[in-house]
Amino acid sequence: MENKEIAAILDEIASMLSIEERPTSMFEVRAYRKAAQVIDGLQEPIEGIYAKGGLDALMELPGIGKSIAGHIEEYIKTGKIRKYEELKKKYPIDMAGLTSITGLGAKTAITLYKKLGIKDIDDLKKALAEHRISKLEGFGERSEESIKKGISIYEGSKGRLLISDALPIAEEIATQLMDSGLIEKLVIAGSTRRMKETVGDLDILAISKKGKEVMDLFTSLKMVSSVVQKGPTKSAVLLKAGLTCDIRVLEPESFGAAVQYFTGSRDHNIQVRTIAVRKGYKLNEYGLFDKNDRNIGGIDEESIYAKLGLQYIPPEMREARGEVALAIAKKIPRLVEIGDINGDLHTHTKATDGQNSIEEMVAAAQKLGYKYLANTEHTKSLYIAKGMDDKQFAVHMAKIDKLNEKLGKFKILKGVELDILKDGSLDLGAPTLKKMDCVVAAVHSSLSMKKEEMTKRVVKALDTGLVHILAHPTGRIVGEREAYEIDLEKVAEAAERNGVALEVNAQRRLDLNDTNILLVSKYKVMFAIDTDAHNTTHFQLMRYGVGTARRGWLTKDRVMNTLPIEKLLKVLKK
DNA sequence: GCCGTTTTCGGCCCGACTGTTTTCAGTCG
Repeated sequence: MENKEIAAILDEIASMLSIEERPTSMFEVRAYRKAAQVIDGLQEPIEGIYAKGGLDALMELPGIGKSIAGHIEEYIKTGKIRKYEELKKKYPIDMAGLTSITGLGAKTAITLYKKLGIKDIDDLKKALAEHRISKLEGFGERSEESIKKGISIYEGSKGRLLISDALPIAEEIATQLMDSGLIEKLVIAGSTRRMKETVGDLDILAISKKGKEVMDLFTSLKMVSSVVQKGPTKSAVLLKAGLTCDIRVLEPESFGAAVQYFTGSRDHNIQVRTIAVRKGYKLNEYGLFDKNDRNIGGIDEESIYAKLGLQYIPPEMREARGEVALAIAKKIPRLVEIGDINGDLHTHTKATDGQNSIEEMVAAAQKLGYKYLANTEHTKSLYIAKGMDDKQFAVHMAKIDKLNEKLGKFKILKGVELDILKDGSLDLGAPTLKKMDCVVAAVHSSLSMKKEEMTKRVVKALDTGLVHILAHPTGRIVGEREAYEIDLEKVAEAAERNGVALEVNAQRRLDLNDTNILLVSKYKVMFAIDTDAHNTTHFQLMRYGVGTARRGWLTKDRVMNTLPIEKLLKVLKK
C-alpha cells in the first residue's frame, strides 16, 4: 500500500512539474516519473528498505537520488511531502484522476482549470454537458468528443482483465484479421505474450502490404466498441470487453524489433537497450542499428538477442528480475512447456462440485494427450461443495478401480482435495488417505488467521507425511480475494522435509503466482501445475498455469505432472 | 532530478496520431 501511495504522489509531482516552465523541468518530470515506476515495481515495502538502510538504501534504488530519497524519508516520517503540498496549493486539482483519462494530459488539465475552473472528473463532465470546452481557444467539437470517449474508456476499464479472459479475445481478433488474407504475419505482444496474470490492454503487431485495408477491418471488428485512433500504421480501439487494443502494421525488416519492443516489459527493454548502447548500437522498435545506421537485427527477436551477445530470453522471463544477467552468462534454463504436461493432478467431477462425470473428464483428458488424471474430490467439511467422508470415498474409490480396469494404459489416480482444518488436522482418516494415489491438501476455511497461526496450521498438515500436493498455497483469487497471511518460506521448508509438491493452480487463483514461485524455488521442492478443473473445458486453463510457472522460471524437471506415469507413481509413493 | 568503463557536468528516446491550426503542441507508449 505504502509503495503505491508514494509512487502515486511522485507521479503527481511529475505531472504538476510538467506544467511549470522552468527550463530543466522536463527532465525533472522524467526523473520523478521514473522514480514512481521504480517504487511501484518494488517487491518489498519501501518503508522496510528505509528502516534497514536509511537514506543510503533508498539512494541505492535505480532512479532515486538524494532529493527523491529525501522526499520518501519525509513521507515515511511525517506522512507528508512539502514539495507536493506546495505544488498542490498552486494547482489544486485532481491531477491523477484527470490525467488518467486517455488523451488528457497535465497541460490540458491545467488549461481547463485556469479557463473553466475544472478541478476533477465531475467538473469535467458538467463542462462537457454544457459544451463549455469546445468554446475555448485551441479546443473544438472534436476535443469534447475525444474527452467524452476518454471518460467512457476510463469508467469502462478500471480493472485489468485476467490473462485467461484477455488472451482468448486477442486470439479471436488475431484469427479474424488473419482470415482476411491481408496479413502475412501476426504476433500478440505486450503483457499478454509475457503471460502476466492481468492485462491492461492488447498489443497486436502485423506485417502487411495493405495497411489501410487492415486498419479498416480492425476498426470494424464486431468486438470493437469505439475507435480511439486510426492511422495507416497504428490504430487503437476500445473493445466491448472494456480494454483497449492497439495494432501496428510493420515492414518485415522491423518486425522482430517491434515484437521485442512491444513485448516488454519496459524495465527489461531498458536493460537490453543499455547493452545495445554499450556495444555502440541503437535499439528501437524499428531495428537494431550499428554505427552506420544499418539495421543489423530487426527481422526477428532471436537475431536481436544474438547480436547483443545474449541468449534468447523467453517472453515470460522478461521482467527485469535477473534474466538479462542469466542470458549474458548463457544460463537461461529451458522452461517447462505445455507439451511437457502429461496429466492433471487436481480435478473434480459431479461426485462433488464438478459438472462432468468422471468418464467425461477422462475422455477430455485423453483427447489432450494426457496419460493420467487425478480425481480429487472435496472432503466433508466443505459441505457446500458436497464434500465426502471416509465411507463415501471408499465407495468412490472402488468405482475408480473398476474404471481403471477398462481404461488400459490411461490411469485415473485415486485422490482427494483434502481440507486442512482450522487446527491443522486433516478432514479424512489416515487409513483412507493411505489408500490414495494423490492427496491434495488445501485450506478452504478460517482464512483470516494470524500469519503465525496459519503457517503452523499448514506446516502441521504437511508434517503428517500424508500429503502429496499443497493446493493453492496462499488462497488468493485474482481480482477477488487477497492471499491469506502465511510464511511461505516456512511452508516450503516443510514441503521439502516431507516431499510435498507445491501447486501452481491455473484457475483464476494463479496460486502460487510468479513471484511466490521464485521465492520458494530455492527450496528443494517439486511443483504441480493443475487446472483444478470442475468441468472438461477447464482443462484449457493449463496454459495459464504453465505460463505462470514459466514466469517463475520453472523447468520441466521441477514439475511433477510432466513425469511419465510410472515415475510419477514412484515419486508419490515416497 | 538522476547518472557516470567516454563524463561529477551535461546529457537525458522519440515517433505516431490527433485536433486545431496553416506548421504545431499535446499525448501516448
